[in-house]
Amino acid sequence: MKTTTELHGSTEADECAVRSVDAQKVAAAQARSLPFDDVERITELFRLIGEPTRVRLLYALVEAGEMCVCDLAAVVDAPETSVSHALRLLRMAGIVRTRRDGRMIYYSLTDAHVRLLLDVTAEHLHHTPA
Amino acid sequence: MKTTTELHGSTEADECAVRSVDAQKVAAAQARSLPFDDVERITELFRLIGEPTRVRLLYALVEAGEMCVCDLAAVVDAPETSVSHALRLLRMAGIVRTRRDGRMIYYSLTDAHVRLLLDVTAEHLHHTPA
DNA sequence: AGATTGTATGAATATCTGTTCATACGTGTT
DNA sequence: AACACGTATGAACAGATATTCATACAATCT
Repeated sequence: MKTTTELHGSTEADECAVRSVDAQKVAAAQARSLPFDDVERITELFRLIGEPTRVRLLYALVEAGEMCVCDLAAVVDAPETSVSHALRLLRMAGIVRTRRDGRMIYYSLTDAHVRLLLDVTAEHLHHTPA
Repeated sequence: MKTTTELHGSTEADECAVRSVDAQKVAAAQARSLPFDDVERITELFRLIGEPTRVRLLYALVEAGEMCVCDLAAVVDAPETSVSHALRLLRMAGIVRTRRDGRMIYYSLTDAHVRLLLDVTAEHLHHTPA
């Protein structure tokens, strides 16, 4: 988090005022910039997907549908505790949901948007060399 | 930086052998699981987008086209040094590219996939309550 | 009831990451 | 040539984060 602390050397009037080369473009981009809350939610979503274990969990759910924690752990070859922690983050972000059946808890994708995101990304990979 | 996704297997002979509830589903998911390199590239991409300054930079480039560092810094209201560092990561990942004109360096999106990703995400936000 | 199974959760730790400061680079200007 | 300008880069620090261990919970079984 960025705590705005204006404690720099000089208190002069706008000495570090934003000098823009193309003021028009800057104004246009600022006008269309994302609302604060949207930035937070978007970064939260991408940040969660941007980790190996979690993205593999999501892919597993995309491919095989709902699964319990221990099976997911088997698929991604990670300790169940680690998988449980990862799933908790995804659940709290609304990306996956749970269904309880006896002592098993089945995880599944909340909606199809994550799948679309992953597909778009796969497309991206195909068109850009490493 | 963790460049290689370590698998969590022990060197010992499967002492914590994976017990699966639905072996069929596990096998199916494993068979369709992403290649190792794909996981790395996908997580790298999402991880880079999953940060406030960078996602705002990308949105600015989507909305206003190519811009120099100082203008981008003005748009996202961040120090130019910080923006330069952020752009360097995006550039090294192939998400943005640079064009030099005199002492100015103009950044722009490499392809349209990032824009598509962001659009899909915006759609996702509209359909899921906070 | 106690034991076992599947999963969740809290804390500790080591690693990672973004920001900042200082400095260096390349380009144009005087 | 020196200088100014826009930007890049390296190092250091503070905050965040994934993993691990230990423990706790909830549901089934004996």
